[in-house]
Amino acid sequence: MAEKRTFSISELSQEFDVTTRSIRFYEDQGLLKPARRGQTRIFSSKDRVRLKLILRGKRMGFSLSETKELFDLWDETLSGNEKQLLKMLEILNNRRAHLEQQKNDIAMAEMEMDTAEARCREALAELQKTKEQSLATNK
Amino acid sequence: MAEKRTFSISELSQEFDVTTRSIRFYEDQGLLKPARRGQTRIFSSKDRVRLKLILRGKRMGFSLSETKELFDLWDETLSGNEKQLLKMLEILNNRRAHLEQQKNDIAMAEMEMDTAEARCREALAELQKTKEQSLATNK
DNA sequence: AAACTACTTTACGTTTACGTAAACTTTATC
DNA sequence: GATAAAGTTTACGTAAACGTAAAGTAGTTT
Repeated sequence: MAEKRTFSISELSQEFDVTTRSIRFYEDQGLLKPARRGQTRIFSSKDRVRLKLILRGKRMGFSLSETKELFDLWDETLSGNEKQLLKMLEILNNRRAHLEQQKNDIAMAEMEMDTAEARCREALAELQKTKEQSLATNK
Repeated sequence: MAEKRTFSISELSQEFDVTTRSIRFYEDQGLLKPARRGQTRIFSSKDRVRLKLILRGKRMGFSLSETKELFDLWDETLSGNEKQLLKMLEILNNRRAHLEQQKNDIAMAEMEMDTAEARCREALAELQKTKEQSLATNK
């Protein structure tokens, strides 16, 4: 059931719009562990998923080492002793708190953008009015 | 109507939990423009708001220069000629797209965390069962 | 076989966002 | 008026996340 497709470095590079340099760097930092055929890297679907997670993490403000921590922890968790599992649940809760904060930030930002946009439109409307007036006057 | 309170650097530092070093750095980069009494910085409510925006921006993955761009643009917009206003509206739209992306990312992350948590709890339940069994057997 | 293409390693360079230390001034307190 | 507390400038240091150049390899096309 686990997809068996593999990917070259440039395929992934294009699909996700990151440089090959970055991908190699992620491997260097232990976030990806592609197989090898000789020298060349062979990426599995799992690697692909992880890359996707890395990039999303970045967009969400997580550092590479934070993401790595999560990966490592998840791998350990799979070999599940109780302590690991509990620690994982704790980390998950921390992340949820982080997400709540972000949602809050987004909501605030949206409100501010609404009022900013409203002010812009008001100002534009004002400009229109004065334009029409000066046209009427200069007739 | 505009609040007239002022703030010292350490007040802001404590309120928002940033170092004074960071605040001075933000000024250096042109994001804050506190008044001076002699040498010492005097921050207005406007500065305070901007600091808040800077920090929120950071949490949302904006760089300082991106935030500065927005500040500068907003200042120009206030002196409103039509071009500036339109450009501002455009930038606001870009930001909205960015926010949509982030909301998407958050939603995905939440789903994945849900399934991750579920798996943890299942694993824990399994461990409990085997514990009880071994207790019953060793009776 | 020559050339092209995709991939590799090694390694130094760069930008952002501060940390940290040193040496100085100003203001408040005893 | 000494001394501590808070503020200042100047300047070098640092970690993260790559960019970029150099030089080599492996397979493929012409």
